[in-house]
This record gives sequence, C-alpha cells and structure tokens, in this order.
Amino acid sequence: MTEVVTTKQDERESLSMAYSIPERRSTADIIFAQLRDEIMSLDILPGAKLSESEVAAKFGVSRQPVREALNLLSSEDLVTIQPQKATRVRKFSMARIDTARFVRRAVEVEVIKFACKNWSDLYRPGLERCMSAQDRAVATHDTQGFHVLDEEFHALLADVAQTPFAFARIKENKAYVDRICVLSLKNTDEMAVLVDDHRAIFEHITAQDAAGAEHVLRAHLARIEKTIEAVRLSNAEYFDA
Amino acid sequence: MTEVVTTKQDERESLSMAYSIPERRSTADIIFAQLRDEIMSLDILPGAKLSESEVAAKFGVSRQPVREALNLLSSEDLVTIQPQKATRVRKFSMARIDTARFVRRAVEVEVIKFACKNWSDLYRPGLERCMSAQDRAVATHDTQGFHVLDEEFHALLADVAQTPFAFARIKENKAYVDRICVLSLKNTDEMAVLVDDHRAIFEHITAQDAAGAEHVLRAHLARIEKTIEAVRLSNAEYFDA
DNA sequence: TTCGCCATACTACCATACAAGTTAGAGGCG
DNA sequence: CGCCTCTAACTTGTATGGTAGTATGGCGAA
Repeated sequence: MTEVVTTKQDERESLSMAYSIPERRSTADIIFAQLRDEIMSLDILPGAKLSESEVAAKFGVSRQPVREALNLLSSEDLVTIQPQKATRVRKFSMARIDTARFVRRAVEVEVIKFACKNWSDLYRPGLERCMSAQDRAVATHDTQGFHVLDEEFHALLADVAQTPFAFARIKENKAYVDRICVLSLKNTDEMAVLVDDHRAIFEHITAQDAAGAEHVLRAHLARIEKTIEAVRLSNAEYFDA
Repeated sequence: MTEVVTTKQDERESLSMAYSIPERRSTADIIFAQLRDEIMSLDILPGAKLSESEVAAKFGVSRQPVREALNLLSSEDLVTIQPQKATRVRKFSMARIDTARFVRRAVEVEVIKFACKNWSDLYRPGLERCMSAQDRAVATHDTQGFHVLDEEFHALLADVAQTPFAFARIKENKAYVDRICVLSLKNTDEMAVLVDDHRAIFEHITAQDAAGAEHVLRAHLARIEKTIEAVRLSNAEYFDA
C-alpha cells in the first residue's frame, strides 16, 4: 500500500472526519492527534502543564515532534506557549465560546436557507432514520450515542444544502462548545427537547419554510446557553478571568 | 538572531483587537510572518517549492525554526508538505474559495443584523470618515489605500454590532479571497461601486433596516465573483484541478 | 530505440546537544 | 526576623548530524 503517501493536510482533514484514520503518520501527527483528543475530552484539564520533556518521555520520543504537535495545538488556541516558561492547556474563555457560537449559528442559519431551497424527498429517509435513532438513544439514556447522532443530523442538513464544506466549520465551532459540555451531565429530558427541535426543523425544511426553520434553529442553538452558564458557575477554575 | 526587538509586524499585531496572547516573537515566528506575507502578496507564487534548507539559508538560520514556520503555514492550508518529497505553496482551490466566501458571507450577514439592532449615532462619525477617505482613495486611484479602508469599514461594522471577535473570522476568510484578487487589476470604476455599496449599507443600518442592509451586503459580496472567474481563466496555472 | 533497474542526490523527519530565559528557593546580611 | 541576592533547576528556543523515504538520471539489456 503505497497509497498512504498523504500530505499533512489530508491527515488532519481526515481527523476532523472522525472516520478512517490513516495508519502511517508522522510521530508529530500522532502526538498531535492524541493530545488533541485528551484535551477535547478533558482527560487533560484546562490549566494543566504540558512540558515538552514530559510529553516526550511519556511517548518515548524526542522533544522535536512533541514541540511540533504543541505548536499546532497552539495555532488552534488549545494551548498557550509561554516562551522559556511553560506550555499550558488553555482555559475556557467566554470570548472564545461566544465567537464559536456566533460563527456556528451564522453558518448554520445560512446552511438552513440553502437546505430549504434545495430540498428534495431524496433526503427524507436519511433524516427520518437519524431522528428515529435519536428517539432510541433518548429512550435508552445513551448520551454518548445521542451526541454522535446529533452531529450526524446537522451534517445531513449540510448535505441537503449541498454545502458539506460548511459543515466542517460548523463542526469546528461545535467541538469547542461540546468540550465544555462534557462537564455537564445531560439528562434525558433535555435530549428529548433537542429531538423535538430536530423534528421541527425537519418539518420546516420539507415545507421549504426558511423563516420558520431559521427561527427554530436559533432557539435550538440557544438552548446550550444555560448549560454553559451552569458549568461556568460550577467549574470556575477552568475559565479565564 | 537572538536580539529580536521590534519589527514592522508589531504595529499590525496591535491593530488586531484579539485576545491578550503573550507575544512570542521567536525566529520561527518571524520567518512564519515573512513567508506568510510573501505568499499572501504572491511574491512567492502558488506551486513554488519551499525547501527547508533553502529558506534556512536565505534567512541565515538553521532548519528547525523554518520547519516550524512551514508547519504553521501548513495548518493554514497555505502550503502542502509532502513528506520526504517537497513543500510547496498551495495552489488556489475553488472549494476553498467557495468555503471562505460562504463563511464570510454568513458571518457578516449576522454581524449586519446585530449592527442594525445596536445602532447608535456614536458610530456615525467613524463610518462617515472612513467612507470619505474611500472617496479620496478612489479619486486618487489609490488601490492600496482603498483596500485598507475597505477592511476598516467592515471592521467598523463589527464594532457597531459589538462583535469584534467575529471580524477576526471575516478577516481570515476575506484574506484568502483577497490573495487571488492581487492578480486582478482593480480599476477605479469598480472601486466606486463598492463605495456606493458601503454607503447604502450604512444608510440601511442607520435606519435600522436589517433586511435592506442584508440585501445590499449580499450583492456587495457577490461582486467579487466575476473577478475570481476572470482570474481563474487568465491564471489557470495557479489553480488546482 | 525503449524499457527496466540501480545508484545518487535530494527531501522531510527525528534525535541530540547547546543556548538563553524564567522561576523558586536557599542562604547570607541588615 | 525579614529582606535581598544569587544560584540552581527548570522551561522553551535553536543548531546540527544522521536516517529513511522519494524522485531522477544514467546505464545496461531486450
């Protein structure tokens, strides 16, 4: 298999796809992906120190690839590099959160409009199957599975809109907010409300009612707010001043 | 190369109202900024090879900081790193262009809505001064200056909307498209049309007419399309298949 | 001539060593 | 006792050598 000769961009793209992770990657890429996962899942907490030497020892490699990984994480604002001092996992910043939510909302509102315009019954089975699966996830209290299905639903919307590229941006900003919500225990009632939202959005799109779909979507995306606020109060130590 | 005190980049950094990231101005950062400028201004053309050794020799430093700079450029999709083969300046991709335009439009439409909602006459002098300066730039055929003022105008809109953070995203995506338009000679007539758009947007915002402002903004952002198409035909060698 | 193989010269990648800045703590001095 | 200072142990930043993978050009054989 000489086909594994992919460029760095390809590797990282495939990471965001979450599926089909290539095997042959550079050491730096592996460490980057690993650290990123641990930061996103809060296995490494905000504020934690990430010494080049320590990480290098942990992975059994030299400092160089670790350094490159940390540089990339820094470019994603996941860590802060203080020269000659320390590298730390960046804490949550309300400004960053607001930006992420703002951009995500803006992009997805635009996506919804295209989805209404391009609606075809060809997309109906996929969306209905996804929502049914969400019902089952709620019934079985499968928060993990629901999270995956929720993301799939929004990906399907982007498919309908024929703007799959835009979903990458939605996902980016969604991921940052989701990282915070790991700290919050979602109960089944809240999940059920989200499924209702999905159904309402679906109905408006099938009716090609852009204004209605937008209205529900905005309310849908606003629901996360009280969760964020709760986490901010209960876990203030993970937030920037 | 250790005594790096002040460069012209410092002032440009201070312009961005971003977060208070401690400025680390290492050799790698300088090389990154320099290469980025040269790529963005097309001093280095798409497809050109960027060998670690050559760049290192050019700057009189070792390969390591150059390598880090290239990694960061790679994370911004400005270069492609082909392991053990070469590192090249990435060519234009229509998919990437469409994504950038889509996101920019989505975000700025949202910004405009907030601007209408939050309008106050306090913002009037700044915007009027900016538009007057644009008139002068058109009159003196100062395309360079117009470009700066155009960006300032859209930044001011974000100020009105009280979403300065969102402008960072607008600027990111705007920059990618602007890079292409370097290849196109803007004539004064086109610039005058853009100023008219700005005035129309301004009027709608002062009247707090969100729908009207959005309509003009969409038309405004669509004007670039024919420029892109022209460049794509006249400079096909800089585009990906 | 044309095809296939191999040596060679390139590339990015990784490891190691050294340099320079920061912080914390021990110890001397007022 | 309290404060200042200096040292030592961290940290990240840079330089350099060596390694593995890739493309290319030349040579030999069909």
